[in-house]
Amino acid sequence: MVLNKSETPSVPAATRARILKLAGELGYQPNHPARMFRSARTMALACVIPDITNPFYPGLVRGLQSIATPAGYDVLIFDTDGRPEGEARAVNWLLQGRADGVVGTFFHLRVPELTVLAHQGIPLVRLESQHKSEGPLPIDSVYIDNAEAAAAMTRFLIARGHRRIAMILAEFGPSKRRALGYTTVMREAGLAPEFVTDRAYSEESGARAMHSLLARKRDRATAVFGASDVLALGAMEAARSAGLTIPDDIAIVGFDDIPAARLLGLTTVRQPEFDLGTLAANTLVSRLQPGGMEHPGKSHELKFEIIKRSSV
Amino acid sequence: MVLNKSETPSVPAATRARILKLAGELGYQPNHPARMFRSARTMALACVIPDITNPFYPGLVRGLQSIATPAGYDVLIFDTDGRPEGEARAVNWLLQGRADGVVGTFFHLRVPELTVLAHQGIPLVRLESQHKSEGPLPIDSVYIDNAEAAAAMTRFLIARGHRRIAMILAEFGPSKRRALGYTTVMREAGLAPEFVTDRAYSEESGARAMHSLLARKRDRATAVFGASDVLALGAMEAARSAGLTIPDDIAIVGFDDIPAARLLGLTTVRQPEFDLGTLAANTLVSRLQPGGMEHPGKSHELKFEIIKRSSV
DNA sequence: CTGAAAGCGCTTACAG
DNA sequence: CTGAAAGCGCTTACAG
Repeated sequence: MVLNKSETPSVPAATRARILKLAGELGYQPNHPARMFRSARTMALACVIPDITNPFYPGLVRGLQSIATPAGYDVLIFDTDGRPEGEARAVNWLLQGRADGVVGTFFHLRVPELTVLAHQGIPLVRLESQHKSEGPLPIDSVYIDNAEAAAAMTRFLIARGHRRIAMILAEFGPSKRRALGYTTVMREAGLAPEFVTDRAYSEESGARAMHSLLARKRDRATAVFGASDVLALGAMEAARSAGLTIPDDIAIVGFDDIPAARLLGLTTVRQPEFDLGTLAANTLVSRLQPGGMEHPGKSHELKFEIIKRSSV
Repeated sequence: MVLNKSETPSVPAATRARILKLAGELGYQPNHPARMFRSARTMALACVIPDITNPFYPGLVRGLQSIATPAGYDVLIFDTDGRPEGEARAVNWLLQGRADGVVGTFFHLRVPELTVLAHQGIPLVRLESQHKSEGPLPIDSVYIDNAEAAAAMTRFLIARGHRRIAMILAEFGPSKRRALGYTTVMREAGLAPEFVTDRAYSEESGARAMHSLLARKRDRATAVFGASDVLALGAMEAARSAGLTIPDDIAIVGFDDIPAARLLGLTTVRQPEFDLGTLAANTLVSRLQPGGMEHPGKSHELKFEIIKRSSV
């Protein structure tokens, strides 16, 4: 009791001091696994993401840590590679009691597959691309309005005089909502949306998509919207190696505002990844307080920002 | 026994099948914390690094995971911010039994402070910048020869005709060995080394150091060697915003080969961070096998590579 | 070949 | 105010 609590009303100060002194002399360290076991708390939060080498995620992890560490929680990283098997493995792993709560990006699993976590008493905060319906289960979400952000970016390109604007997408994840915002604005402006979809959120996918856009000699796009910065940077490289100058021959924009975007002058949508991390961690920490699992799931929105740089 | 082992000589196949069938029907999941507690194994490896948002580290983490996950180990991330207090907190945390083994970058703590881990039976693999003496304790290291790599890069700049070459350093960590290689080659060539040291491995530090280099109007350096890519990229930005063209007005090189280096055409030293991660994880996994703590500490060298791009 | 028992190091409810 | 006891869910050595 003395070792675990900063105040112990039933233990007199003298006894308390004697215990602390002895513990110090003996170099006593409480055994963490035993505490975890006995208290049925791992004191770990899991961060389930597609790939830590995608520069969007390290900032999110720092945001998580900044709240988790002072609250006594460790942070575990689980990479899914954005694949259904990886996501299923993550859920299984969580069901073994590896973490007390999860922050996760799930491209494939839907609420039905994720409710098992709630049933096991493991709160989940999803990183989402839109507002999610708020159910009775302890499944929360944090998001920026991806459709509205993509719409704002598309409006910006149109305002700059672009008419032939193409979009590069990946198969899964937030591409869908981002494409929706783009399509809506293009239609409203009487313009024809044009998509190239490749497999992943990787530079190779972005470069490959750009190549196929550049192959169309007639009515070639004057601006290209990458559904993520990594896609946009791949597209930039492909455009440059095809001898094009950015933004004179072709404008390129992205989504995320990863650190490299600033260095390369990429116009993009800023997602506040650190703040998404702190918000997600705070949500989990309060869920893990007594009674915290009872209130219904909430969907928290954060604001995006259009960052204008030299690529347009 | 049946659930934990793929072969159970003393249990007949029929009994084995009956057990597995029932476990499946009941949806039995072994309680991970209880196993950890009873077996005194956390089945977690800690990765103690300055900062996960430094793009060098996510690749290392993936290397770790690629070995740790199939071997049944989780990976915990602990950020020290490269500060002495952060490193001390990491050691304390490890002494509570949070992980079975550690891969770590320690800028400040030396062997005396780290032996406590070995005494508690926690093997450590250090990410180092040079060969380390091999003692009896289970403390291993992995490294590329930082001094030789910096020497090779300096020779390359001299071969390209540069004579006034300055180096940008950070206060702690691998800057020292990198500076040593640079200094040795400069002296051998009869050239005067010139250093600017700033606080951290950050773009701000790199930009600040570049500003102070550019302030010297007489005999200004024609080439700048950043002790890390992040420093070099900060220097590139500062040079560009001062109106200089790279490489015509000033050449810039770095160290690490982070993903952004390729995108920005930065000539740099490639460190095989994924391979450093797999090597470190394999070393830990074999240390954690029965008897693995007995053999003496080893220092493993991996090869660097000079990557020539447009910044020179 | 299979069942019953002990014990890992804590936390917490209880007895005195 | 403080000591002794129970029990968390496993693993492992032992009995039968």
